[in-house]
Amino acid sequence: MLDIKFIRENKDLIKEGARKKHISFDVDELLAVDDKRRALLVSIEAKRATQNEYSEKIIKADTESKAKFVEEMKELKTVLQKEEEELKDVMKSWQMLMIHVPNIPDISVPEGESDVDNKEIRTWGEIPKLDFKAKDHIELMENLDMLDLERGAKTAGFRGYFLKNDGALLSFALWHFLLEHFMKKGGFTPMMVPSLIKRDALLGTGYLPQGEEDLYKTQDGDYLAGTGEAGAMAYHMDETLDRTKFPIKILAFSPCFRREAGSHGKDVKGLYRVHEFFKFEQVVLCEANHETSVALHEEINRNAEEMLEALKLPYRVVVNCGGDLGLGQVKKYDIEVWRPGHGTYGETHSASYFHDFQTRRLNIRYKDVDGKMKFAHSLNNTALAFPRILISIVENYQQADGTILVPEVLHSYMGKGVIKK
RNA sequence: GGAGAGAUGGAUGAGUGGUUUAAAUCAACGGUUUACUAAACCGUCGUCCCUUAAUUGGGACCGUGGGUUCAAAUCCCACUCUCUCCGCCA
Repeated sequence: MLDIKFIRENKDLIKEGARKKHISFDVDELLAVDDKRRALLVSIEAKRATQNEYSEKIIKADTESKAKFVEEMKELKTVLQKEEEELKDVMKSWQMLMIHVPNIPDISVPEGESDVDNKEIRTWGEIPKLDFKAKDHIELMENLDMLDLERGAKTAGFRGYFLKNDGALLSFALWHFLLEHFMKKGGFTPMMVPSLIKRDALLGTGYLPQGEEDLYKTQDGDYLAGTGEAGAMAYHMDETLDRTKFPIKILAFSPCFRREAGSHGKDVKGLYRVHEFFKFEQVVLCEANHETSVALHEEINRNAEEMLEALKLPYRVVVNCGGDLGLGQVKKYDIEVWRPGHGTYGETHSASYFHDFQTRRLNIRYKDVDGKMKFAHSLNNTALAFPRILISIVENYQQADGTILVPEVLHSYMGKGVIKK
């Protein structure tokens, strides 16, 4: 959500932002509703002032004028009530429009319609040249009894999976490694956050109302979050934060659930796109300052790159184009890791910053040096997502004989250097 | 699942229909005094919205949402959350 005053004064910026994001939004309609809202507000508040004035008069008046005043106030009340009803309706459409106002993308965001227009900004590592035909992760993992998709489908349905033996151990090894890496780095509060959460948390982070289709919902009206970001951000909902504690960095672990509505027929095989997975997510809150947001955005993206470099996985970073940005995102980097079995890069990380778009919705504020209340800035990035990251590991570390080498940094956690039958 | 109690500003806590524009105390901040510190004294001390040249004027907010009334923190209804006890339970 953006500040209505800002929207009023920067109508053209909003229009231009929506165009760049390929989101259709009618600013003029919002401003017309806002004019109505303000006019009603002024009128209602003037009537309430009169009411307050008469309230005092009535106490002091004699019986005769008292009856007269009460009569006058009865009349005023009918008009007031009518206007209040009207305002209620206006507020409904006002709020509906307000949560659909897209945040303005950064100048450095490239033009484009979808992910094919994203721009590569750097690559790291060498794409391995194998002297044998690369297998994909499904074949590799099933051969080594690390993965069971058939029983996954039997038990959990479409996109279901079991990780077993070294598949499970490799995941746990990665969790350990990641935790140790981030704790050594310092500054992050490790958290296990709820995935079964209330609507407010998802509305506040910007996943609702647009993402309704992609979310699982319970019979109690709660939702299953698609990312730990929602729970981690909602942690500070309706709070006034201590500015001296900034930046607040959270390393959130949670199960994640996605219906993948609209992705039917896409990545239908294997572990790339599943309904249920686990993710470590970096979530950051900082002071309301563009430069600070930008610096932290680079930092949390770098954190993810460090993990991949430690695992010696070739990757590239792309800056997402306007059409591939969410409603609230100002700028986004995706990290994509090489997958020899597919011969392509596959997205594993997504780092974005929002300015105060999320914190305004979640009401997360702090008192500035000069005593003014401000909405904090927020950012987030994947730390590591499972089982998706396993794809790149097993495919990059595969050997001609079908065995898989264990990345060196994981040896101590796995208790072995090679996965074989 | 059952029974009961409760929710007021940063904290404690008064307030059961109209001089409450939410008392008081503590904390915090500024000042006076002091060689310094403390004490004492004086002052400031919420958030949001509309409006204004303005720190101008007005309005809203006592868990949330409705209702009654000329007038609601106060009365009525629903809900949420917290606490205590019982039951069930990884």
